[in-house]
Order: sequence, then structure tokens, then C-alpha cells
Amino acid sequence: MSSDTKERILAATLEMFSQYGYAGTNIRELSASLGLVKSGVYKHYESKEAIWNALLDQMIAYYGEHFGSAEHLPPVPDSLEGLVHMTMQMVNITVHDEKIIMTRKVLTLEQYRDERARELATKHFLTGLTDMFTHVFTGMMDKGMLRKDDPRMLAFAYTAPIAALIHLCDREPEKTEEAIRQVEAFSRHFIKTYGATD
Amino acid sequence: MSSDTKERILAATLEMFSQYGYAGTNIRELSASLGLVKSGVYKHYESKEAIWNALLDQMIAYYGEHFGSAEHLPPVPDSLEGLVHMTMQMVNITVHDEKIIMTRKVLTLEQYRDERARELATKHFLTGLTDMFTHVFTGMMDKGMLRKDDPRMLAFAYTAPIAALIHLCDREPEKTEEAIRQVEAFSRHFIKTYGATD
DNA sequence: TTGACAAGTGACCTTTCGTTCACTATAATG
DNA sequence: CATTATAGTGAACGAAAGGTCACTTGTCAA
Repeated sequence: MSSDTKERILAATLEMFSQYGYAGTNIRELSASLGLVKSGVYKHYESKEAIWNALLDQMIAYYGEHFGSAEHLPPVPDSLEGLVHMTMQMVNITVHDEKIIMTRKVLTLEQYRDERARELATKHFLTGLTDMFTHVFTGMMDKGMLRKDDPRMLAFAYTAPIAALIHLCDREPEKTEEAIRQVEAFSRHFIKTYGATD
Repeated sequence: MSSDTKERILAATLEMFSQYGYAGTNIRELSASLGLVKSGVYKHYESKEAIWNALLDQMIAYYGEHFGSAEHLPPVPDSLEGLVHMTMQMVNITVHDEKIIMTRKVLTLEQYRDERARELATKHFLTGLTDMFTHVFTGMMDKGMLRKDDPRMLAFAYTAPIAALIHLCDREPEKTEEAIRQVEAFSRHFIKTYGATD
């Protein structure tokens, strides 16, 4: 089973790149963290850059599979409180799942250097979230739960502050609980502001 | 004039670190970009890390001088349109000033590695902006221009999306004009939502 | 004029980097 | 059983990294 090691290398790479970045990571430590010697890695990838490209391929594919198409859009909540609940569920996953955290960190660290990282970063941090909640808010407006307004603008106004708090968790993990409370407070403020009054 | 070169080194360091990061920058190229040979740099700083610390000192000091104290808070605008205007002025400066752009990029790239960078990043990207606009919105509520609400929550809801668009400009400079238009659209949406109705 | 010092040079050192290669152990295949 | 491909080893390589040092140059104070 060669492919097992191949994937283990990618996992270890994600871990190291998310901490030290591409330039700050060396193959010795990467191999050592897998219990093998550095030349062993070259049996599976021909260069450091090849590993990086494979990791990016995987991240891009993963994003495409899980957030890329319309099938994976979240259900429209059936109440304002449901929106808060859905939001908290999503945020709790995203700030506690190590793999997702490391993916964000890697994209953050390599966004100025690699074009594909740049593109995925914009999707991950901005347009993807906006698209997703544009759909949610459109549905909620149709059902009369939200005031009629530009759903895309609302989606942007809703997701950007939450994304900022998620980035705070990545930067200062000890503030995670506090940040989650802030997300909830913000979400409740949002529904109070934009919730339909009838 | 030794201190002239010392400052030129810091300027060149900011430029290189903001592009390639600390680990991705080498002293040879840094010196070359100043027209001197690498040992010349060591006449002014004893190590690469010393340069990094001096650069951080400078960034922290600059932030403290320009955004740190209450004296530097922006004036409370005298109309909702004034808020839009003030916002656009600030954003235009911040996304076009190369030094400010590079400062943000450096903080972005080193935030997971260096504790002081982490702290400054949080101030720069989150709490500093929130504090600033908490003051602005408090003043605007007092003057009856904004609906009474939690000024801190509003400041957060206002600045986080704008910061997200600024980060987009850093990541994809070719989208700067489009992003600026989005900032203005968001700002107008904000005053329509929270502006006092009387 | 001289002495001292700061700024800059170029050769050199050590370490670490990414990468290669001859080799071994293992396990499946004919 | 012999063979062959695969995964992993360990020594070695050249390049590039950060850093040192003896030396030159220019400036200015005594």
C-alpha cells in the first residue's frame, strides 16, 4: 500500500505548512514526523513543490466536493432562531476541526505566493460564504422570515464578521470560546435587525 | 549617517517579508536590493531575527502613534453621508498606500509564528477598527443620526466586512476598484439599515 | 596630521537545505 | 522458487542559507 504513505505525507505536510509555511518547512522534519527518513519521501513525491501542488490539489478537490455545487447548500432554516442554530453548528465545526483550521492557515500563509492558493483563499474566506448565505437568505425572504432586502448584501454583511471571528480563533486559539459567544451575539443582533416584523 | 541605512534596511525588509515572509527571505537578496553586500547589513543588525524584531518594534510603535490613543480617533461625522465619505477616504488610503499594504501582509504571514505579530494583527484587523468605530457610532447615536443600538456591535458589524474587502485587495490587487465599490455599496446599505428614521 | 570610528567589502566558515543514488528488506507475481 | 516491483535506508552532493572576520575607505574630532 504505497498510497497510504502518500496520504500520510500530505497530512503531515498540511500540519507543517500550516504552522511554518512552505518556506519555513523542511523535508527532514516532515519525514521525521512520519517516522521515516527524508529520502523516503522522494519515493512518493519528486520534490517539495510537488508535495505542495498535491496538497493544493487535494484542498481544491475537497472544497469542490463539499462546498462547490448547489447540492451542498445548507437547508433554509425554518425560523430566525434556526438561522442562529445553523450558524453556531457550522462555526463550532469549523473552529474545532483541526484539518479545517490547518487548511485555512495554509491558505492564509501562501495566498500571496501561489495563484491557486490565492483563488481558493478568496473562495474560502469570502465568496464561498457569501454565495452560500445568499441562497439561505433568499429562501428566508421568500418564506417571509427576513425583511425584503438585497440577499447578497445581507449574506456578505452576515458572513464577513463571522469569518473575522473564525480567523481570530485561528490566530489566538485561547480566545475560541469567547469568539464563539461573539458569533452568537452577532447572529442574534443580525436577526433582530433584519428579521421580518409581523 | 548610519541611521539612514538602518532605516533603509527596515524598509527593504518590510518589502521582502511582505512578499516572501520571514523564512522565505534571505539576507543576500535583501542586501542586494539596497545596493550593498550582505555583510554590510550585519554592521547595522546582528542577525536576521534582530531585523525582524526591529521591524516589528517599528510597526508596533507606528500603530501606537497613529491609532493607539484617544487623540487619534476620527471626528464624528455630521451626517450619514459623512460616514460614507469618511469610510471611503480611509479605505482609499489603506488600500493604496504601499507601506500600509505591506504591513498588513507581513502581519498576515507571521501571525502564527510570532506572538507580537499575532497581537498586532488582532489589533490591526479586528479590535482596533472596532474600537475606533465604537467611538464614531456612539457619537452618531448621541447626535441622533443612528438608531439607538449597541455601538460596539454596530462597529463590529460595520468594520469586519470592510476589513474583509481590504484583505481581498491585498490578495488580489486587480480587484481593488471593484472592492472599493463594494465598500461603498456596503456602507450605504449600512446607513440605510441603521440610520435614524425621523 | 593623526587617530578613531563607522560603513562597507569580499573571502570564508558552518550548517542546513533539497535532492540523488546505490543499496536492502519485503511482499506479491510468474 | 526465482523474479520483480515497491517502500524505505543512509551516505553523499551541490547549492544556498545565516553569520564572521580581516581589511579598506571615508569622515570628523583632537
